[in-house]
Amino acid sequence: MSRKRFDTHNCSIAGTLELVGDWWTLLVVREAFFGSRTFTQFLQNLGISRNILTDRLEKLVEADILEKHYPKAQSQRAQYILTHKGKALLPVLVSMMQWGDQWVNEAGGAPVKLSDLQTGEHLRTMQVETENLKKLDLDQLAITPGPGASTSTLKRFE
Amino acid sequence: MSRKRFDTHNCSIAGTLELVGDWWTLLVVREAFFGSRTFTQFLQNLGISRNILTDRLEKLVEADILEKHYPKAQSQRAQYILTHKGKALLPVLVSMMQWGDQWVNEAGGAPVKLSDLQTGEHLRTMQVETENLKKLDLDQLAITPGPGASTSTLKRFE
DNA sequence: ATGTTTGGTTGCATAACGCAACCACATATG
DNA sequence: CATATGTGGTTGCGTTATGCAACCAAACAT
Repeated sequence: MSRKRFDTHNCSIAGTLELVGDWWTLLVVREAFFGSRTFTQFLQNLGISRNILTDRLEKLVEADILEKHYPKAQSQRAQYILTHKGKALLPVLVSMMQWGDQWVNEAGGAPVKLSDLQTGEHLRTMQVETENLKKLDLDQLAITPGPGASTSTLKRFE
Repeated sequence: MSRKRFDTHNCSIAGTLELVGDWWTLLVVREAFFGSRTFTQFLQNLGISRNILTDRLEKLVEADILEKHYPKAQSQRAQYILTHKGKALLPVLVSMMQWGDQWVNEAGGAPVKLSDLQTGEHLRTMQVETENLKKLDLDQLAITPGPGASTSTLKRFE
């Protein structure tokens, strides 16, 4: 049996995972954020198998998260560059990094630190909040159907 | 060959993915956020296979993201409840949901809407920013080794 | 007492992954 | 020019993960 698809779930989390939820995929995106561009750079920085990397790069290009560029016209040496859609994954990766810093790597401290390139200020911890900056925990959240809700989603959350 | 482990990467994103990066795992956590507690609730709301759900619930309990409770002492009918560590995944799921709303479900609109239970205010879009609320894009970010950096991480980012 | 729900386990078929070997093309070196 | 090295893959093979259906014991409902 083939792997089950997530894009039928009427849920944006499932839709996101359908694109980047594969094993290795988000780490390839992380590498792109860290500056990798060529096949060999991804290969060495990740320790991934070549065929898997080929597959993931292809799928990320197809998903419009990476773009395949050929810097020299006559050469087939490609570079993989983040698209606008790909760069928009930054909050996902940073919130994962902050969760990992706090709950996985608590002992040794954060392996990587992010800060403002200009001022050196460190990052604010990402949190769920209203536009008035009121922080919301899970039990303060109302979960209701949105404009794109299916009938089953409606039935569940109304 | 067995699946390659991510927890050797000296990266908190990889460490996070080692715990929740499996196929289905983050959707199980989403269901816990949406209120599912029993095996059958997860089963019906996700459309997941029973053996896979058994495996994921076990691993999430082992990772201290879910806790297995037995409401009635003499019964073995369990409930799976989010721990503090599990609830801390909220920013990860919300940033994924917002990315999916914007880039995957753009046409139909968001399937699910989150808001402040008390005031009804809707959520702020999650973004990477300094403590002064200055929004940072990828090219404004300095990526440097943290206190837990390995020698290879040091070499890469110094 | 009987049937139904719950929370699983087991077996089997298919898909995904990891590793090594191979290959064509491009570039560097002598 | 000849040879070596680097790049960006593809292919084959063995192992692991996933999906589905069937089965099952304990708990609960009638």
